[in-house]
Amino acid sequence: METYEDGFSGRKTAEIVGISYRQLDYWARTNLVRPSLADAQGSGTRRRYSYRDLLELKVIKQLLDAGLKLESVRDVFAYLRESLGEDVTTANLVINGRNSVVVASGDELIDVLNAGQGVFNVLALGGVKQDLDASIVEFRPAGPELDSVESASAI
Amino acid sequence: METYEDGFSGRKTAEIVGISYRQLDYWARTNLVRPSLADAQGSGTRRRYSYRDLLELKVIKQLLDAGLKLESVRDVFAYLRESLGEDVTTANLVINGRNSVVVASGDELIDVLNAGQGVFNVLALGGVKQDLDASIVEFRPAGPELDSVESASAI
DNA sequence: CATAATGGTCACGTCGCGGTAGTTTCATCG
DNA sequence: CGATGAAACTACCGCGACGTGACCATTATG
Repeated sequence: METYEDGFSGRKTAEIVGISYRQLDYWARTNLVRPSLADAQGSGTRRRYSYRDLLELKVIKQLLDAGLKLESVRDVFAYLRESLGEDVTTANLVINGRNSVVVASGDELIDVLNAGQGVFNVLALGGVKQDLDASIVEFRPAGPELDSVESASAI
Repeated sequence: METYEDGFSGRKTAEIVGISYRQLDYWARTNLVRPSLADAQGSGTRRRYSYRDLLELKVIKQLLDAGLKLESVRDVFAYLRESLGEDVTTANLVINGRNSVVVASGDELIDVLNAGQGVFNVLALGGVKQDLDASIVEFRPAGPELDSVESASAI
């Protein structure tokens, strides 16, 4: 019985998140998202990505799909990593132009939008988690393990 | 007395908008924003940008500053050009991931944000116009012509 | 031990510019 | 009215970021 306690392989991760394997590899080598369970130690070794890694990767993919530059995403994640993890279901990610990153929730969002100048990028993290969980189920290899996603998503 | 009825030169435009001349040139060549008063006809000829051109350029700059890819900006402007022009002061520009572009106003914005999935890029157009007008005054060459901005901003 | 997976490396292509030299035009001056 | 210099645009080269594909090296695993 295969749960995801030991994480996800590179290929699998790319498939679930919806990016190319080369992208995942490139991001790992350029230090954007490293597999937190097991990093590569040379040719032939295997990377193992945690559920939280997948969550980050999915956020990144959403931001890229929204048209953000990878460079900006790198900046964002310098700040985001601390804030992410709590309230992933309810929080909104608000990116204000240069380097500022705010995580608001609910109506707070509207105040922020009304107050500030420039462009805001708004991402509902709840949707990201839903997408991710759905993809994990969808790309499950064989027999339906009913608790696999739940156990994996225990951050 | 120099009004801006005959538009702005390339250098001046770049200065006012706050971008490099190379960027402006590149954007003109690659068909993102062409000077609508007079396009270049060969080496030595002059481009003349209208006030509306500056407005578009300023919007582009804001989007780039927010971390958007130039490629996405191109997609946006394919749709935006029709909608831009009315209600520049009150409208909000909402960019939803791939190719969808919506111009909402006021509280409509909140509904849109609550409804949809993914990332939204929100830009208040009023702020852009204010910035632009201020920059035009700031970079005025010599004597203060009080009505120059007003006459120019008559779209 | 055999072999399928996986990471490493290199070459290649595109995008978005920056730098610089060349060319044309415009304004001005003699 | 022709020369002259500044201003503006074009052409061309190059660079870094972001991948992609192919192929090789190595390892996990049955």
